[in-house]
Amino acid sequence: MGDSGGRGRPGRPRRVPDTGTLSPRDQILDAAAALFVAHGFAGTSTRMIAERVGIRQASLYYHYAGKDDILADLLSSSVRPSLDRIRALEDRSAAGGTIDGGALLYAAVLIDVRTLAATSHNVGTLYLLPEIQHERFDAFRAEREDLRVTYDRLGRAASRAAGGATLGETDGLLGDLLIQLAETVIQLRRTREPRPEDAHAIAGACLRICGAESAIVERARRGAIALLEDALVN
Amino acid sequence: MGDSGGRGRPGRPRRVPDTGTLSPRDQILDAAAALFVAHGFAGTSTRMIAERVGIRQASLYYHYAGKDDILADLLSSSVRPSLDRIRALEDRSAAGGTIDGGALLYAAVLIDVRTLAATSHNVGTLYLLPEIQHERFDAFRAEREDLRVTYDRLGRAASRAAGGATLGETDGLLGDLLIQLAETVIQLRRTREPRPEDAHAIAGACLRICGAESAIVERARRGAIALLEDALVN
DNA sequence: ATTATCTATAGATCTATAGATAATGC
DNA sequence: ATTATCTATAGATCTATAGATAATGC
Repeated sequence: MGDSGGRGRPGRPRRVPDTGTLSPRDQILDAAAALFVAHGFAGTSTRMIAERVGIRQASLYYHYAGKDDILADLLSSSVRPSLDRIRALEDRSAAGGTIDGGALLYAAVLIDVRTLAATSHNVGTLYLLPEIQHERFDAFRAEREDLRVTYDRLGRAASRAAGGATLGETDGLLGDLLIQLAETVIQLRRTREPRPEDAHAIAGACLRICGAESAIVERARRGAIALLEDALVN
Repeated sequence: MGDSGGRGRPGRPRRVPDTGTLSPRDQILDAAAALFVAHGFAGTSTRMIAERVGIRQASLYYHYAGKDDILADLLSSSVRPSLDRIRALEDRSAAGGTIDGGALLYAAVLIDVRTLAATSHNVGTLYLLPEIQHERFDAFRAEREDLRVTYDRLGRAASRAAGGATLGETDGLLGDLLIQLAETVIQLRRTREPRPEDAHAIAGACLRICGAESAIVERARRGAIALLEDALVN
């Protein structure tokens, strides 16, 4: 997916020639991401997006039927990658015999935090836009709910591994707390560049709210690193 | 502040008579809060606000110079109350001899979570609007930064009380994590009504990421309840 | 006279569509 | 001929101001 319309295809040339290497669609996505993050969805006009891309406002409609299709496209490529990688990790470790539940959660958080830390324009902030509450985007919200449920499951397993229920376990609250902690990195990016140790600090915090003490957190950390290296190889 | 223009004052009557008890300004704030939360700032028009209040769009400008003054007003009455109560608690317990650092943090989180849980229309979501990043609202962001610094200080104290540094303590990250955890209640309110035990679960999670183990969390819980009851009396 | 509303509207957007045009590819 | 852009614009907003008006208070 992505760069399918190559450079140099037919079509009337732009007034300001296209230098970059991205497909027009990807140029639009990138411009829109930066603007939606800075000004919100409703606060970003199609003209602003077009100007940033270097085309005329009306030309957007050749690529997208409307502004919300652009947002939908951005959202659909945001949660999915983390979720897939975490699920793959879960499956693999289930297949390869029992694994430390703490290590699995720790690894999942590392994946999620690093993904969020690496997105261009801090695209994770889009999760916070009020517009995504509306029906038009419930496909996205369903994916996010998937992630929450996954976190809840991993958190319970880690909690068991750490030895005992620690939260009142009022329904899915643990999932909410874990996803919320992982997303601290989104807020962090608003004030400074995240560092590698931030991901570990956050993952450690996640283990702790599952009731793990220092020694268990440290074991989970080592286990997670091994898991992730293993994932790279296979 | 608030209801200063009473009912029954002069002025041309509204087309649809004003039944409620709130001042016009408070009616506007309430309507705007609900709409900003649902549709965002840019996604809410002055006409929508006026319609909800039951006045004409232009009549808003008798009370507010512009749309962003309404948002500024809403924001200024949102962080301040929590922050003041937490600071007061801190001062009082500093004056009244040494107190369990964990209990203080636990109490602060309870205050913050309960305040957020009680706001009408889940006004805490306004913190998430992209517009507040802009200069116009840096008074608000400064208050929020105050809260973060306060959490960081309380968190470090709790961490010391719990016996030892647990996070890498990469600068102010602990403050970010704690404020983020407290604000889980904002997300929670999007799906269900918060329950009293949610505040305790969140406060407990905050203690845990400061390195507290179950016994210390439990002690902090009891201490916090005593502190808050004490605050009611004095 | 004072106040809080109203009506009316100017001027600036903004989204989306229609239709023209400047390239390449065959 | 096909494609990706362009120009032009309709129609629907939206914010904010000007000035009128319907109450109460003195």
